[in-house]
Amino acid sequence: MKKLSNEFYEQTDVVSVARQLIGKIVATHFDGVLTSGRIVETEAYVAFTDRASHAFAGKRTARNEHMYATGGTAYVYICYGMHQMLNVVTNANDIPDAVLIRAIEPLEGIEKMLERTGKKTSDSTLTKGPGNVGKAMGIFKKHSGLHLSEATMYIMDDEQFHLDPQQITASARIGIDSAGEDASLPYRFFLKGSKYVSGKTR
DNA sequence: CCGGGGATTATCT
DNA sequence: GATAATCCCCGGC
Repeated sequence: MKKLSNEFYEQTDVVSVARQLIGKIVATHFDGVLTSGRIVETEAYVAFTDRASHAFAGKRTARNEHMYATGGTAYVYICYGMHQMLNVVTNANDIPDAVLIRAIEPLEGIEKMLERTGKKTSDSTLTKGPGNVGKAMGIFKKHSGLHLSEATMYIMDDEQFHLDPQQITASARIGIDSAGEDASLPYRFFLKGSKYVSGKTR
């Protein structure tokens, strides 16, 4: 397995990157413990024009500063005062495109994920939904700004994992009702049949 | 199985 | 002071 290249992250179509990230492996290596999982659900947030994005109309604050960093940077923010949400920044410097990682299928370090989440058994809720992904992987706002080619947090291409494009479904994004018309854009992607996908699975 | 509401606090107005 | 790219539990079918 190989880490994704800067060229991958710097692609100019964030919606396409969101689709391509399905099936990739995200990993963290914090405090000497490796945890990883396969990405099964993503959402694209498009720079400048997307009312659902924190960077709509070029809004730039201390919170979303890392959205403006170069492709491959992690943008982590806190939602509802308690959930750590992991995003992959794409495109060039100063273009705030980002992909939210909404769900993964846990692979390595499941014991550590159970410890972090306080769950007793590994069921589909362990890494279903963006808040749970951050919690299980040990990701916090302090990790925002790290580049996903670092030793501690990265995304890899699993060449052994072949998926048919037909296995990926597109739908409207979740939890962004206040985004008006943009709420219905088909910018959410998920792996058909995965029990780890949050929300509607069709 | 499904819908409603509370939790909890960083962030922005 | 209001809001939020969510989650969990509970009660009612």
